[in-house]
Amino acid sequence: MSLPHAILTALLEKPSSGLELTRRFDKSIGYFWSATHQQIYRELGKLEAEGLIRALTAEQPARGQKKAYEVLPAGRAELVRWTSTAQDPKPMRDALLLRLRAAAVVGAGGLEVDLRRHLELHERQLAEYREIERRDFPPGRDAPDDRLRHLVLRAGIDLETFWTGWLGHALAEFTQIAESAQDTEGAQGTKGAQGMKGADDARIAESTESAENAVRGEVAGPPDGERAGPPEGAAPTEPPGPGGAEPDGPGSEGA
Amino acid sequence: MSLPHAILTALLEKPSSGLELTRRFDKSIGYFWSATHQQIYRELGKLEAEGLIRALTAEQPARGQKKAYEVLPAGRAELVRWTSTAQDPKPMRDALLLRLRAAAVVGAGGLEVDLRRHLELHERQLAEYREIERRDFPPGRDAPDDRLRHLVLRAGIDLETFWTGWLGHALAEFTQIAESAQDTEGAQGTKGAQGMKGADDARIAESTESAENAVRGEVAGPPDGERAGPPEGAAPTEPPGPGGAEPDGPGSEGA
DNA sequence: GGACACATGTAACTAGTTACATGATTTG
DNA sequence: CAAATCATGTAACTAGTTACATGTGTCC
Repeated sequence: MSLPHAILTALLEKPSSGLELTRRFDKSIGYFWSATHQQIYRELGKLEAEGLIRALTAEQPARGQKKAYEVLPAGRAELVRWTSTAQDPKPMRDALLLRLRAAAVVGAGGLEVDLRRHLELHERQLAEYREIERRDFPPGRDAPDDRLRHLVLRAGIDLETFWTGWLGHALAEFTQIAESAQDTEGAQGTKGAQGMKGADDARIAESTESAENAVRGEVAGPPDGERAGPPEGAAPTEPPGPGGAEPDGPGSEGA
Repeated sequence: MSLPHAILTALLEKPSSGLELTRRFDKSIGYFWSATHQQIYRELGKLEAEGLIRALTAEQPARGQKKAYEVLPAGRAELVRWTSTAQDPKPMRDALLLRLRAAAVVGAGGLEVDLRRHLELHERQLAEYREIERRDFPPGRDAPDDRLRHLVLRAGIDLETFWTGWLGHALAEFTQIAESAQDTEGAQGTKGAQGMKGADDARIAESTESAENAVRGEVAGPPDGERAGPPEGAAPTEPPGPGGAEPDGPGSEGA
């Protein structure tokens, strides 16, 4: 339940229409709380109905007409209440890390390219943040609200710094893996988590292949469309090894 | 569309029942892709219907009966496809940063306590990750899949390091702000949201307050500029100061 | 008067959350 | 055999996404 409060904050900073808000959610506030224009219009409606904000423009509810909102005292009170209410951090969901983990199981083919792309995106974002800091927070600006806003910007900068650093490290690792795969080419399947014995050559083939850095996207079957029934005789991937001493943690599997 | 792939990955690492998966999503995979048991059961049903996984247990579809699943070749293929498909990073949503930004507008009352709580949570998580690293990734483990899993763990560690560092910094900043507020106390008794004198004055009172709390003590800074909230007598309908000199970025507002 | 940017909105969908229902197995 | 716990599931809801509809003002 944060979107309404994001909007209240934005409107307190500057009364705006839906589209103006949308634009501001593309930068600024949107850097840590994104929202589409549909979400915003819907929420503006609710907030108005609840009496937390009100439309400024007298009365011209025509469709293509601009309609600005401002925050009412009740809205401000609600924002104060929300801000000082304890909230648990939401459990994180990061698809890139998930993909990396999947890659540890099925092979890393093709992932490297996207890793590089992400690195570039984060580098660009970081540069943008730094530029904003240079421009908007010169030394000396230290009124409490400036400090708080600067703190938020610092979080953005530090986060992007983390990502660029980590992605750089990851790419270096990928290169090393590819190299060592070259060294031991054809010798082994390089699979660790559980003892895999024969049973599924496709998997070994894939793992080996990806270790060799072969990039390909069309190994896969139909992504959507109708999947005809389960391949009847198809042997499932191998059963877990009896000595399944699995590691634990975000990078591995708990026992 | 990552949940099914998270489940496929988990099942490849080890065939499991719904509840087992749920438990593993509380740690391990759940550290970067969380899911509730309801999500998991629903998704298992879909995946089975699509022929990507299948139930291991012959046939006992009774209600309280355990039911393990394994991944079929089609499921593995789909995971490979997904892993090597480019995906844009999802725009972030962090409620804590949003609250901080709101605090810059309505006052920071009560936020500090929760900041401290979050710091503790992140410290605990960081310690857990480090322990996992010590236990599961001793030097020498460098098969490709170990390296990839370690990489994911490193991301977790670095992320938590970022948070603890940033939260520490934020709390220090809060202390400073509080101190400088002490200095100027007596000049004005209003504090936080209670400063509301009436609907129309509430906003001004608060903005003014925070501007008057400007720090000028220990940190060698020039006297703060006269950037305050809306100037005298502004009604809530009035946009902020004429200069429109609002900063921009995640920590501030674009003009 | 057509193209286009501006501005607001509807509808349908997907993903995630919360609350609760129900049967099976263990254990005191 | 009652209670606790294991295990699977249903239902209703909230939040976020995607696609498209419709009107207004401007500029050429």
